[in-house]
Amino acid sequence: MSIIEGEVDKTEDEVGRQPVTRRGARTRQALVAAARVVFERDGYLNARLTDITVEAKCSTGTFYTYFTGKEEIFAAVMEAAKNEMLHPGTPHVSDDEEPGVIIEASNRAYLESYRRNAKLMQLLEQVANIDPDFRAMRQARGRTFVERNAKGIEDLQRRGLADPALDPMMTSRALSGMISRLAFNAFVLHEGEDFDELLRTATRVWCNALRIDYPVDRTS
Amino acid sequence: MSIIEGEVDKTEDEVGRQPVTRRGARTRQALVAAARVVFERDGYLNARLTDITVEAKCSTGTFYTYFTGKEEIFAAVMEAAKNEMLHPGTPHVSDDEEPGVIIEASNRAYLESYRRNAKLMQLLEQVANIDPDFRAMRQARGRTFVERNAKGIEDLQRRGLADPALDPMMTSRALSGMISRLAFNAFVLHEGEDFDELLRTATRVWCNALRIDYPVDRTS
Amino acid sequence: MSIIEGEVDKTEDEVGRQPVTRRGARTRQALVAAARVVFERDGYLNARLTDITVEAKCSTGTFYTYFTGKEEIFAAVMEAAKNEMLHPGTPHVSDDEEPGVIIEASNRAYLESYRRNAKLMQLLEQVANIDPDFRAMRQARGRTFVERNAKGIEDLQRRGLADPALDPMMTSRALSGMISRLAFNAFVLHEGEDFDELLRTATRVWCNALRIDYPVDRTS
Amino acid sequence: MSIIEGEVDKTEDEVGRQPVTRRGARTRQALVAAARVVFERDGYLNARLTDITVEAKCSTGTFYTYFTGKEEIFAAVMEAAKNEMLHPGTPHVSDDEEPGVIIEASNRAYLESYRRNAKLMQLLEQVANIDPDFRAMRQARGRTFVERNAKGIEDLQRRGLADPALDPMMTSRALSGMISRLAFNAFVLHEGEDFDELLRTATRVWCNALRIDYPVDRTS
DNA sequence: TATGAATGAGAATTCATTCAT
DNA sequence: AATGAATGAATTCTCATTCAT
Repeated sequence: MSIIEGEVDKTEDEVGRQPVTRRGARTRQALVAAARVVFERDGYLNARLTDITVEAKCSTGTFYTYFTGKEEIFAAVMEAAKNEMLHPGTPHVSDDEEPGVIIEASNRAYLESYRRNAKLMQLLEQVANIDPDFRAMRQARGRTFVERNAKGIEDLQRRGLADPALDPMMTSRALSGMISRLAFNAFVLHEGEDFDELLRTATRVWCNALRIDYPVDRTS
Repeated sequence: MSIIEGEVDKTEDEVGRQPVTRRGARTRQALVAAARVVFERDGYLNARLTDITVEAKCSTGTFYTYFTGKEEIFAAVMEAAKNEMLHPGTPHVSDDEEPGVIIEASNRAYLESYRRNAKLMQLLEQVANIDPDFRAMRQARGRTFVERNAKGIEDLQRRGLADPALDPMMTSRALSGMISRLAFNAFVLHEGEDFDELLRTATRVWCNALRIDYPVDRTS
Repeated sequence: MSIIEGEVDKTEDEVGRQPVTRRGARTRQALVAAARVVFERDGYLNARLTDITVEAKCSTGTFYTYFTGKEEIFAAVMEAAKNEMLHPGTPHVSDDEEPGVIIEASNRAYLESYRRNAKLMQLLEQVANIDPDFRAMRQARGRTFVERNAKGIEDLQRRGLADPALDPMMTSRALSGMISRLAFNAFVLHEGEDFDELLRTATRVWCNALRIDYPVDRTS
Repeated sequence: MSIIEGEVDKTEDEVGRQPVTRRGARTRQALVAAARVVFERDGYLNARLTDITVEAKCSTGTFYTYFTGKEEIFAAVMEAAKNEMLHPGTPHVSDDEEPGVIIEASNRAYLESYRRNAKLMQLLEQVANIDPDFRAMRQARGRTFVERNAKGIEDLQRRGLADPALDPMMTSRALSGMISRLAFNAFVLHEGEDFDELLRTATRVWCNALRIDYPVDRTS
């Protein structure tokens, strides 16, 4: 049972109006790509719709053929990025493996994914703190993540491998929050960016917290 | 040696222009108080300067007598709130106490302070994700907090009470981040708000992580 | 070789954003025309952008589609007026003509042009004394004019028709300045407005100054 | 009879409210001095009343004890500067001197005075192109100057020393304008700043224009 | 579909002037 | 006389959104 990570959201809500013609599809895609560039460059708030259309090499009017506004195209950007963000090369670790090994693999996958998409994560953070809809979206993602990890913890407890005194959900909130915060600090704020050290500490803290035996000498 | 919390910043940078007369001082204070109300009610972005002056019962012009804009008055609000935010009744726990007890006291103090100032913390989060200056400010605060806890961890390691395999700084980043994230989730997002459960889990995870012996039956 | 006047600047620096469609061109032109009306009526400083858009029968926003502000549209007004200001019917006087005749023709052309565009010249004077960019522009125009006349003077000296003791550049500065000042006084300040008297004196002083023989009885 | 220059205005219109006490006199003077500094530094338009009071080290309110606004204090500045501007060391040249000598002396006096007060002259130019009252003032000064020179020219004509075909007033306008324009170009715009060359050419042009015999070899 | 011009509500900001102390 | 806080009218500028072509 994989702890920490996996796909979070399988619904393929196509955001905004879908194009009919092939030409339309190309235009829409250009807009989404342009929006990502602009958002990452200027931030959500500073990004003007015209910046996006300029970057996409189309007119202002065309924008409204596919999207109703900034929020919607931002949602489309996130939607488009979901796949690359959440299939972090999915750790191919056998479930029979030692817990510590699985946890490390999960952490590595998470951190690598975060690092790859740091700009986008920062953006999501920005927008979630501004817009209730995206706050809900982020929370939903987080919840799925937390619940999955809670299940993993519960499982370990059932198998007698983890501290039974811990509340699985709350502990999952704590540890999942810990790893996402570490990632944010490292890859967005550039505070403590040493990847190996990061992974080692994260994994060790996680294992210690659950009272899982984690071989000292093992490093990434 | 107290882990987790304490004053973070003693510098009293007076933000904005300081009034000379008593009357001026009253007006300035009214503005800061009004700004806090408006910011907490409407959020940083939606808050209009006129909302603030209306709330403070003064004219637009007066605003500019003391502040150069929204950013500056926000800084003033944060400055004014600093004291109540960072003296969380400072846990008066003897240093001779067991580590677990100290950690719990620290965590309780932190969480209580966060809960009391949740709206402001949310605001700071919002603004820090938008404005580089406030991002820097938040980071500075965080760093102080992390360093303090890192010292605590190091101390415990030196005394043979904590897992020596952990890097103190990185571990502190992980655990400090964990607690602040838990607080954010609980008091801002209202996810896992049960205070006692929160405190118990946080403290247990913290202790486990450091491999400190923590009495199972002990609860808040 | 024609003294005093001619085209001054052939560069067609398009000022502000150029429209793409015909409709846009019409709007832009309406704005420039309106601006000229408003500037001439109210002066540069009193002219409000809204006055201009009202006069042009378009919205405020439209103004900013084509210009970044008052300065820019003023530059556009000057640019648009350049042609009518600097082709004062270009005196078609044979170069073989007596110097005095050429000078008179040049002076007449200059004064007529100035009179026709007095309001605009006043405006330029106003703005040049306020804004360094326009100061530079006026100076550049003036320099071209002065240099042209300096060449004319040098030519006359070479041909033995003008006082060789005069420094051509400085003399040109003096005489060119004289005529422009006379024009300003006459047509802007309405001091000494008698056109014929103006032309006669200007021409005679110019000729005397260069020690060119100028027939006493000849009048305009 | 001295051509070109002399005092222009003897009226001692005290501008603004006159102080009663000695302390008041000091304050008023400080304000005028400060205003000159600020005007010369920032220009008339950019100068804010508070800049002036700050420079004068007094409060905003005090300003209104002595002046009704920017215009009035500007008038006071000009008034205070009048003396130093118009007694250019008054050329002590005997009236029996050759005309050319007198003219040169007058020109020198004018140019030196202008150079000394260039910043102020620029200011006056600026303001005169903006404010009708100051336009009138500058015109009045100019007129006095022109009339004085016209008398000088007439005198020379009567004595058979100057070209009788010239209209004295118009010629004076031309030549007086010429010298003031040269001075403006040289000392404000820094175009043709060589003082000696300036003086030589101005004087020679002036003499030639009037057909006064002017010794070629004579230089400043 | 695509274009790009037109719109206008809305917010920030300035600074001369007044006035209570 | 001096102070400096308070005032608020006035204007600029932005940009999401609409719409005629």
